[in-house]
Amino acid sequence: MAKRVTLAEVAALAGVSPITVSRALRRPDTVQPETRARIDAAVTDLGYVPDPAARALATGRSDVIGVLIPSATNAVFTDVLSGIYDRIAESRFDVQYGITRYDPSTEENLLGVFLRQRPAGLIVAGIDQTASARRLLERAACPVVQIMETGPDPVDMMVGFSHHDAAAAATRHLIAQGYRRPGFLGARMDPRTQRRFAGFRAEAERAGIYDPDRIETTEVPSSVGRGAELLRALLTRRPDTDAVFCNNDDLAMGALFEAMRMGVPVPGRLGICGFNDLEMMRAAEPPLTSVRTNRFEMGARAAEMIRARLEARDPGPGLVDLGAEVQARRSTGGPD
Amino acid sequence: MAKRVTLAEVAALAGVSPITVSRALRRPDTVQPETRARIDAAVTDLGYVPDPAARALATGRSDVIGVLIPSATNAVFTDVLSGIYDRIAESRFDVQYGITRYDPSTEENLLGVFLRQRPAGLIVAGIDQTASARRLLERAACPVVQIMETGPDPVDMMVGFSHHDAAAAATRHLIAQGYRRPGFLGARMDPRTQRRFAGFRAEAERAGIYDPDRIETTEVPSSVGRGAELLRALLTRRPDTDAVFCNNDDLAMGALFEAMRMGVPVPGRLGICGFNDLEMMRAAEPPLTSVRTNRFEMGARAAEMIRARLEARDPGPGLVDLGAEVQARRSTGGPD
DNA sequence: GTCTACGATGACAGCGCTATCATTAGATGA
DNA sequence: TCATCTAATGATAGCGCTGTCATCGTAGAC
Repeated sequence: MAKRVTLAEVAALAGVSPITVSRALRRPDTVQPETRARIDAAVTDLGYVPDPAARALATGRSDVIGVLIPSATNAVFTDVLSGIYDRIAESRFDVQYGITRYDPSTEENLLGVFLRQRPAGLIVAGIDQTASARRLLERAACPVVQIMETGPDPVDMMVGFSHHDAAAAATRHLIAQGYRRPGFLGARMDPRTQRRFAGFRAEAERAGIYDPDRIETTEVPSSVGRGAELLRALLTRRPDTDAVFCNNDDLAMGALFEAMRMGVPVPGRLGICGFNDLEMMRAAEPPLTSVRTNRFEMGARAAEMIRARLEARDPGPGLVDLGAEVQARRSTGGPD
Repeated sequence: MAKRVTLAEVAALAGVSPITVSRALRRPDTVQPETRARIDAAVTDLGYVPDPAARALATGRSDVIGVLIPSATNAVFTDVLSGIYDRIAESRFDVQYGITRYDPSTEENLLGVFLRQRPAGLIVAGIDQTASARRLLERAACPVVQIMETGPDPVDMMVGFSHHDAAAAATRHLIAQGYRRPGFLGARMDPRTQRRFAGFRAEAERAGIYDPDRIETTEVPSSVGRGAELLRALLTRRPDTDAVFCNNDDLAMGALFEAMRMGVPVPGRLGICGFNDLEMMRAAEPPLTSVRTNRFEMGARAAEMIRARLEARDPGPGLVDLGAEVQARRSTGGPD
């Protein structure tokens, strides 16, 4: 292991005191240009890199930005992570993440783990924290961004969209396309899923076509295979169902394959609409209608809001609604 | 922000010296049971949690396990991450990850970032580090595991499989199923992809049916849409191609959809084989043949090897080949 | 009963950095 | 010319923990 170069060694080489080196590194404008030049030379010479632990101990603050998400495999969250990472990568900050497995108490524990590191910032998915987790967040001495949703009372900052409204828009689309007996396919009914269902239901009721017997859900995590099973179950029970709003794209893809297996023409006898608009939806045959959510952007904005605060720049509005748009494709009789 | 509780306060409450508290926490067997009981009570009472930065500074070692992967969105790597996370989550360690974007020099930089934190362990994807990155890894004062591949000279430990052999097995499967004019679809020809291609080529040549004109590749990242484009290009140029080995499952899925669009029966006129065996492959219609790689297990094993070393347990063999199996399905004339 | 060995506990110093206050030198104005 | 102010730099004292050695008391050997 290459031995560690300390501030003191750099200082000795540059002929100044350690504290001046420290200043030259953190607030270059506070040291004379010539001094700074000598210090910079010494730093490069020795290959000095500051020790984050020592800095954290001395300042009582780390450069870690903690991210709490429910799942590391769900494409939805990985896109968000990419967005966060994209804006953090070339900064002095590091990302550390925790997976809550959709479990509020796990989330609370992980929050404790992060907090004890005195993070520079915190990004948490959703608005469904436990009461005590919420209290921890409110007391946290760092910027906090809730992502994935919008809601009335952010802990601090928030960037997301309304799952209810997005699902309602998708349902309106189905109705506009002439479908009158739409069903709902859902897996792992977490709070976000519930809100999407509520949006579907509200819109269907408004049109007077809501039928609770066309709701097919399961507690297990969603997957393409699950989508196939759910559609088969629904069509077996209610063969006249003419469209399905799937809670996410995996389910929609599975529904499409199952429709093929069952010989049910899409969109002719069955319309299919997904949620999230993953890349594969456009490439499917027929191309699948979905609701585009701006996941990368969501992560990127969250990271930027935190950086803005930490770097004392204007963070802009504390509550950003990124919206979501229905991408109508052939699976619901839309254009290609 | 809740004020921090220090070791000293716990010690005062328990009526012992700080160092004894420290010991009670780290090596409980070295303090008298009654003392330990008093200390434990004080810890719970005050809600004490150790400061990782102070510990890192004092010991010259952090509890961070650094993970370097090329992409955070590719399902392959997220599965590996899940495996790692699964085995690290309830330990005292934390995971921090860096995304190399398939770029060796980015990897080298990130390695520097990790190293300066004196990580407890390092997990890096692949064996294609730059020379100086490799040197850094060799000098690292912590366990290092290379994952995703096997190779002759591990930096330290290694767990993966042979991409060459896995692709060769898939190719043998195609040949065994009677396909005689197989093509290759590949995107982002990174080193792992190259090795898979080499495996395909070697096996095709052995059978005397290798045709360089049936190789369709692109530099851009892979996606379902790209798979569709690649298949269309290949079939346009060489319509008699009777099978495609796709470098990953996204491409295979895109190929399937494109075959549908073009009215090419699968597996009748075209066999399709993917790589990785993501969940959706089994659920497709027809179900798609793929090569199962043990990604979760790979991450889990890597994490375990590191923990074993750090906890002074037997880490087992330093080089683990997890293999890869062809999952024959209907898309290549296999069983369902 | 004395000596040794060992287990349990403690004192001290220091990890590498930065917050805070002090010091110095030069600039400014009366 | 001298007091006053400001910019640049430095000295000091920790941040909260652990490594290292010292100390104490007691069990066991003789």
